[in-house]
Amino acid sequence: MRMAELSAESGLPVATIKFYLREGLLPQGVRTSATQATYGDAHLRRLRVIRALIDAGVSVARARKVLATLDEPPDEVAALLAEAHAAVAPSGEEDVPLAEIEDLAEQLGLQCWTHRPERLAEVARAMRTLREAGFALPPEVMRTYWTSMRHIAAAEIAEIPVGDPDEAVRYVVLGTALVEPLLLALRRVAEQLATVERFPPNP
Amino acid sequence: MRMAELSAESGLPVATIKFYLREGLLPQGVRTSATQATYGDAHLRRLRVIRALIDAGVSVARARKVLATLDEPPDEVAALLAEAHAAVAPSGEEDVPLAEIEDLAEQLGLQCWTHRPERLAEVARAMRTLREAGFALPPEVMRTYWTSMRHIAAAEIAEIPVGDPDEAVRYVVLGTALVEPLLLALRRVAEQLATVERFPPNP
DNA sequence: TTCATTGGCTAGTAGTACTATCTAATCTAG
DNA sequence: CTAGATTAGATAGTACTACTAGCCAATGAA
Repeated sequence: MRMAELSAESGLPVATIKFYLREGLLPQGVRTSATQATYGDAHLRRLRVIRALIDAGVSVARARKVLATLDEPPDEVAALLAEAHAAVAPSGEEDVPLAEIEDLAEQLGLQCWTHRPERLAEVARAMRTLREAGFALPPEVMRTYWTSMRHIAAAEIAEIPVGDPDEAVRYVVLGTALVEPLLLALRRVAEQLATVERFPPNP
Repeated sequence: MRMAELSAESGLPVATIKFYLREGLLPQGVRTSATQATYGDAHLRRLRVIRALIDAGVSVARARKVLATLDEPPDEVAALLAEAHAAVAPSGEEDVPLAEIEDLAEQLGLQCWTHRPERLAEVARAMRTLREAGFALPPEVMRTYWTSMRHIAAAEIAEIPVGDPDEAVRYVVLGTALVEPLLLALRRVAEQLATVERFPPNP
């Protein structure tokens, strides 16, 4: 496939594809001469992944990290997940006091949180933001959040395909980045449903 | 409170506060003369909410809508929630074919989805993005997403305070916008936990 | 041979969230 | 009552992001 074709197939302007090439999101094609290269199906698939990431709100810089993880995955699943998380998660600038993290770990019933506190720190930051806005999160709701997320995580991790490592990497990395908008959208639908149940509309 | 004080108390530069004033995120202070105005605690609290929204990833334009909902809430809870959702949700440009939405509604077991299809369309878009990236979401996982989100929504809606309308508005509007990062962060912690359970690290 | 295509380069654009400066009016302290 | 500080309001500038557009020389296909 040549550039014009790749552009037509993917629906993206040539200039944009060149941009992704420059930014290292899309690997170079196979050079056939000084001013010519060909691209394969892998490039087309990659472009679709790039668009999916960017449409999902991932920045170009983070998308590059996600794709790097996809290309050179660590062999331990936990490390793979951690890399995917680090690539997608917002990296908070100010750090969270240890005491706050310890409190949180206790609240969630975690013992061995010490080996990777970044994700927990992110939870703490989100809760601080809530507090600073003057929003009191009912403890009951917080408990539901946590148990629901444990359910979700259990289901997700249980479905990691074990046969094909490539498939597993894809599942973990894309599942991390692309499922977030889906979950939030489902929450909104569920909230509207629960609302009309609790507060039936006037006739 | 004068501008300098408001700036000191909130920790925000004067220029930034003036920007929020211009953008209509922060209401004007009480004018005492042609070049002087005073601000109250309400302004300080509002600034905290603005920062929380913006830190949570809400754009200035969307924050303005959220705050407008906070200031002039509709009296029906369902309408309030819908406005809050519309303010924070990504508004997809391309629309989703009706057939796709109908399929989805059936899959989720919804009957009366017709009166407000926007949120459902958002779910459909998220799923399409997933599909286009070549990510096959296991049906079992999708089911878990949905049941978990219904649990979450039930807990959230059940805790809407009924006594004080102001508190209810605050709870719904801020809960919509500010809880999202918390949920995603909790999911990441839960995923790491589930992973070390299913794939114990090598010794 | 002739003309369209392309890689590689550089520069420009639109949008977002501030940030800085200026002016003239006012307020405050001495 | 005056000198210096403060401030509203306006305008312009900045840094960053995600493209977008143009050019040029080398190539490839007719």
